[in-house]
Amino acid sequence: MAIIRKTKSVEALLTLFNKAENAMSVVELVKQLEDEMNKTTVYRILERLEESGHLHSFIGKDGLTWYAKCKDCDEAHHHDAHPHFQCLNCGKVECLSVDVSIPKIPNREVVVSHVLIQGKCESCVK
Amino acid sequence: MAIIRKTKSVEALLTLFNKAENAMSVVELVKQLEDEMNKTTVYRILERLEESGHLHSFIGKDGLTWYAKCKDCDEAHHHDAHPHFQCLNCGKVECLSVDVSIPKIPNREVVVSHVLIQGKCESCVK
DNA sequence: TTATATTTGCAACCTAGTTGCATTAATAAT
DNA sequence: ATTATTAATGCAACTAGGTTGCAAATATAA
Repeated sequence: MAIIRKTKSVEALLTLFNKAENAMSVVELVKQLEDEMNKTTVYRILERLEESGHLHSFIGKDGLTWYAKCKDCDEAHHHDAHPHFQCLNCGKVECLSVDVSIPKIPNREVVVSHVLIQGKCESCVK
Repeated sequence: MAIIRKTKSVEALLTLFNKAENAMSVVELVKQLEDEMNKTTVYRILERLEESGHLHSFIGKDGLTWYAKCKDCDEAHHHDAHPHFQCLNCGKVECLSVDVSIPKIPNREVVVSHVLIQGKCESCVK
């Protein structure tokens, strides 16, 4: 099920992601949008936006799901091999436009790889 | 809180991990040990075994917590920079003894990095 | 063997995420 | 425009992984 209809709720989500510099956790999104839409709706729209290539998701170290806007991706090709950086101090999560090279693994077929780096972000390292 | 006392439950967990070739999810462990011990106990022992350096944990793509035996780690040094491989076909999760080099990221301090690779494992790729 | 401190079991709880279904709203057809 | 069709939403109830407080049990030290 891809994104088909442009509803107020969809627009609201997209606006948020256009403004946002960093990735956002679903928990955060649900809280931030609780006056505008139902929690279930948030989950469902995020799902659709991911399938249509507008967003990509990943699981943080805390086990929560995070979403970020796809920068170098379109409907056809999804380059989500970039690592995600989670600040241990302020909690911020960002997409890094660095390439992590995953080594070829003998006798195995690699489909996707997820790299999550934790540490101190630019603001917190000072 | 590190591991202090060698109880039956602790032995049971350690035995499982010594036999196991692959990583095990907590869900799996709880189910497998439900006749021997309480779910809470499983969680608490795993916690202690991780703090004491016997096991390391990571979050799978499904959001579940997985544990595996530390091979090249001791109490003092924890080398968990190795990637984890999750088979999309059979679900098996294994530790790979390959080194993934995380690039230096400008103005950021890297503390830990988690690499999760998904694809087809040796048995399923055939 | 007794004292002390850690472990365990249990039940209740927390919360992220899901599901079914009736209602509403967006697009397509007339 | 109006109606028909189909997707999107809200709501409430639910699932499941993980946590917590506390009393009872068990391992180690004395």
